[in-house]
Amino acid sequence: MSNRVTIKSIAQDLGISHMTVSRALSNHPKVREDTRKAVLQRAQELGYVKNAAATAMRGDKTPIIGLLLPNLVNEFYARFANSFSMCLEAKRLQLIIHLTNDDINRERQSILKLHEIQANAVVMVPTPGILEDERKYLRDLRVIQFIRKRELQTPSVAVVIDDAAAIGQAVQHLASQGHCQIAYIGGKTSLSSGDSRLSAFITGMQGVGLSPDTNTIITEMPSFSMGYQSAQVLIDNGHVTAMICGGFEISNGALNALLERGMHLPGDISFIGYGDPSYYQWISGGISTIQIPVDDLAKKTADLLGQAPANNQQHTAQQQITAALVTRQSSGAIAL
Amino acid sequence: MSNRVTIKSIAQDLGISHMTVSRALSNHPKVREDTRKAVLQRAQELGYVKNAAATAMRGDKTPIIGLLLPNLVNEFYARFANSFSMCLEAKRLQLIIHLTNDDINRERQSILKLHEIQANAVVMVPTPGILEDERKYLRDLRVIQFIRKRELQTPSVAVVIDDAAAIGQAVQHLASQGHCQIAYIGGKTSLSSGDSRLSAFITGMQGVGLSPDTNTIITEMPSFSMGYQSAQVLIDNGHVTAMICGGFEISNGALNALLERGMHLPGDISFIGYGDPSYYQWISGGISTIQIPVDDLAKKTADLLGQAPANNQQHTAQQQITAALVTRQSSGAIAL
DNA sequence: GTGAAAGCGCTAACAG
DNA sequence: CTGTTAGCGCTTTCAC
Repeated sequence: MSNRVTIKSIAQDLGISHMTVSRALSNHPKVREDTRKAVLQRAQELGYVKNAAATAMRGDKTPIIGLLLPNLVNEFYARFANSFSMCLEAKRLQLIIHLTNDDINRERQSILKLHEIQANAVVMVPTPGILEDERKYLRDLRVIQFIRKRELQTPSVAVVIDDAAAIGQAVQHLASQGHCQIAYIGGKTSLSSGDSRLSAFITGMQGVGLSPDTNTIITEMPSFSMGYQSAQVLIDNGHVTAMICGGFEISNGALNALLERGMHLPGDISFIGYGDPSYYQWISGGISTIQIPVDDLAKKTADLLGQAPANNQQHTAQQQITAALVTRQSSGAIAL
Repeated sequence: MSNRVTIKSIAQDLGISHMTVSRALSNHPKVREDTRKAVLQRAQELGYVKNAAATAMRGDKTPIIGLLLPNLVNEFYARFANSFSMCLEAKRLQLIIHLTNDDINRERQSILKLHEIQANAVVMVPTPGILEDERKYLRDLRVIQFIRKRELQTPSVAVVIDDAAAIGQAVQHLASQGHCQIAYIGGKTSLSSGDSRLSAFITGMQGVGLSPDTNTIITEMPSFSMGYQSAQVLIDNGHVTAMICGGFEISNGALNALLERGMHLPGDISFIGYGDPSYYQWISGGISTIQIPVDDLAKKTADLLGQAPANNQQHTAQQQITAALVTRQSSGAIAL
């Protein structure tokens, strides 16, 4: 269309070969200084920008990193994207975000798209489910999983949260205040994260001499509305005095249900959430929660991008980020 | 590197010309049915994905839309990105997000990057400031501004918020409860948004017979910390009974300052924020605020992408989104 | 219906 | 130090 400035047009303009221009622009040593200067100046004047497509076509890596998230509405994901984007910028990489809504078909579509533009790598929260033809789509695409981890046929790295200790502490903390009816809402156990968090909860309960009650443990596809509904069910069934959430969306959903009913925390029920959105400190005098250091997570993830995927690494190598329990008002003792 | 599947490799595999493969894959009419079927199946089997770089190099538009936001930490921007991403997906476009942190140099860098990859268009919250060589960087790039509007030398469309009425109502609402010391914190007036919101505030004050007090009006580069500090200054100076914020970040910052001091809203001071993060309803019995329909904003913005940039349009055409005042507890009457 | 050639912008490899 | 050639994957144009 409009006459883009290319190395050829600059070359013609200067009456030299386009190769010389190319070399000058890419700091090749074998260019006479004045030639280089002339080229650089003319390029500057004309507003030359290198065509990434041409570079990509030669097989070079694209400066694009794909990020697949369930959504950006949850503050945890938004903060991750924010931090991650900053890390990438330092590495001169560009971030493409696709929202999966935890739907595997959308995940598939997104990966296909990223493939088309030859994304350098994809960082993803894997959606629940299995893709038959996944291997085909993931080929030639570096994959970093985070939060959750799915078995892939492609070698991949995972950055996961080590929250077992924090969840155990949450149970202990509640038990020490006299709670013995502690409910748990978490992701379905077919998710790696759902599985490990539930285990941590159960282990924690047993550790303080409480027997986990299957009636007050709910694990389903994690989402805001799942948390919302589960919390209502638990309350309606009565006799639950405390509640621990094992998921970002779940936590917000459950909290919403409680607040919407005008419940007082911890007056009516003790609550420990998951993730630490900025506003948890301002609600109900402070919401206790399991806090994930999102900036660390982003940084560690970004650092993995720098490394070449070692062939001798585990089929699925893991990085851990440690979560911590933050206690505020919402997890106090219940009124009798 | 690894053997990507291309039309040529498929062609060779099938013993036909790559042109036939190309035609078959792009639904060209002049291909024998069985040929097409064979090609389609083989492509399917091998996991062929079209190379976007090759397409782009031929001058076709890239399916990439750039989005330049100050950050993703503010829930408003995160929600916009979320909605916008969903709209784009429906149009089979991909979203690249760059965070500017309201720094014009980062904006410049981002646009350059988007240029390199031949982004189809860029949607941006323009940062404060002016770029001398902006024209050069924006050439060949469709621009949609939103929230704020900068005069560009390139024709561009803007989607802005019509919040004058809502701000006027906010003043009225406070005045009707007996407030006469109403402070205002907003963006600097060199920003189009800062300018228009301040005007609306002043007009509103005059409308209810109050004279705006320059000591209780603060306009600066908008940010969380600016809102945070400004609120503290206003409180320390005393005699302010109500506060209106004119910006997303400012609102959160100011609110944080108030809550951190343990102030009661509206007991100690009446407060009306800007934007409506999900949690405003849960804090202090509900934070009154000026609400912007973010989904509408995203949708309207995405719709603009479909339209070819009409040449006969205004140099900077405008779309308006109307804001509304939402009153909750925080804007009640002050205790005397 | 199908194929061969050319060219988008760039750089590696080989001439000078 | 500089220039020429070739080819990345694709589609448009022109043959057959």
